[in-house]
Amino acid sequence: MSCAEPKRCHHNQLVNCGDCRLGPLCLPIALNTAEIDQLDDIVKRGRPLGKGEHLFRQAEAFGAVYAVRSGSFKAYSTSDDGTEQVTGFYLPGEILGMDGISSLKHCSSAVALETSTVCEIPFGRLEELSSQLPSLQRRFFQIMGNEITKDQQMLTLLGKNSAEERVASLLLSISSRNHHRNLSPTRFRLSMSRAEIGNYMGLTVETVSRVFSRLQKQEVIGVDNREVEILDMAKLKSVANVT
Amino acid sequence: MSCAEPKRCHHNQLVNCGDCRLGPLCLPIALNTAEIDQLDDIVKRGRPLGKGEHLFRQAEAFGAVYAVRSGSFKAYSTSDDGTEQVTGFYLPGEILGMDGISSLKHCSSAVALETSTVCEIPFGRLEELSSQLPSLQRRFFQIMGNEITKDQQMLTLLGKNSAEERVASLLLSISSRNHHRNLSPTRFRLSMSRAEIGNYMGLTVETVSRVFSRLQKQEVIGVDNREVEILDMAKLKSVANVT
DNA sequence: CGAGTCATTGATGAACTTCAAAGGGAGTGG
DNA sequence: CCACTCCCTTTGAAGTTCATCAATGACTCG
Repeated sequence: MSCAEPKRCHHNQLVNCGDCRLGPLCLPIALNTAEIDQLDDIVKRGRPLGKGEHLFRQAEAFGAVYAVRSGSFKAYSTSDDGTEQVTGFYLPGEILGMDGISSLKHCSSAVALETSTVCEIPFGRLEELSSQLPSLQRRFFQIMGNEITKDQQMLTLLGKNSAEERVASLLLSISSRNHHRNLSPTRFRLSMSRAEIGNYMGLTVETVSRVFSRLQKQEVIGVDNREVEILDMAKLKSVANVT
Repeated sequence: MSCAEPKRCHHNQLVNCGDCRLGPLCLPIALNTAEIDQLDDIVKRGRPLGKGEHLFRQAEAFGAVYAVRSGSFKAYSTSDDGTEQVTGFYLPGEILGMDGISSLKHCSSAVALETSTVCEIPFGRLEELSSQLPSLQRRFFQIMGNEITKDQQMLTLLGKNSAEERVASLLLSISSRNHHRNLSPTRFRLSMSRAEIGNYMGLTVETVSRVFSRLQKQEVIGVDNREVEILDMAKLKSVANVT
């Protein structure tokens, strides 16, 4: 993708928080113009990361949280025995890196699943600014609360639900997050592999693949490699066990 | 338990944050004496809750977080179809109720597993005070970060680990939390039922019971109903797959 | 003391994993 | 630009673990 039209390019480093089309999804919600400018001052916009590049690694010192501007990331933690557990996928407008807040060390790693850009928000300065701007403090509490709620929903999913329910839930989650970003909720490209989906959902690659095949045979979804189309949203929701 | 000795009774409502023996585990960490007094002013100490009484219920308006002072709580969420998922157990010194911060509605319920007391911390006033006391703001960010980290470790456990690993991990978690509170890390009474453990760990009652029996037969633990003794800590850790 | 909940144990079966093999796609280097 | 390679994906067959069903025993609390 070329960046001939800076204003519209997703990887453009120059757009500030006030102009960012992700603003309504990201940290600035509920801030007024002056407050957004203050937030903007502490945000660092980095160069794009290529697929496979790390944003941070487990055990590194924690210094900042990151807002995804374009692309997508996978967060995962590595156990002593070397096995990995995917703890989340992050799409544009979402905040990652909060795992390091408690111990000041990251307890997970984050890697780009495709060419991606982020806004880096140094945590120390975010804390300072939060003290001065109650709406920013509230917003950040809210974002952390969201992460907690999301993780607890994942616990329910992993504890109780079948393979089909898990995979269907993931597709619905991505669909809904795309919808919020004004992208198609029914057609999208998965930036993660079957193995990564399986790891995240507590399943093997083979099981994920089989679920995809079954859902396709039932004409609930259409799948072509990583391209997914949701053909029957109602049925997909019933498979996922949500209303 | 009678409260003839108010200073030492766990259910005593009069002890303030500065004198509370749980202080070093709870919110006040990292606050100085004057700051603790300010925190103390917003904390409400309630009457004891009996076993089975709810602290808050799913879908209720969120107004406060709670620090456990004595006893223990179970947090759980209920799906549309009526099934419940336990999302956590909370012991003295731990904070619960943060699930409501993002949407201002509780998305889980909390029930006392035995006679228990809590300190209620109205969230609005906590936010205000956090703006004024950077160390309190930092501490609360840290507590929320802890909750995130804990939930993500649970995700790994549910996604990858066998029944034995899950149950062993829970026992080790309780052991270590008891240890921090200067209680025996090797002998304790479980305040939750096998069904609640199973629900939390994504297992059935029967499986939990069988794991307990197997661990007892291998002389890793001793179990008499809800009384547990860890006989071989090293072996329990190896069963749980931790170092 | 009795009723009901909670815990244990056994037998059976289903869901998912593991092992195995072969068929695409994307990217690279000749 | 094509061919090669590697990784990702799909599909099949066999094996495990845990859930389900069922029955009995133990504890707790009115």
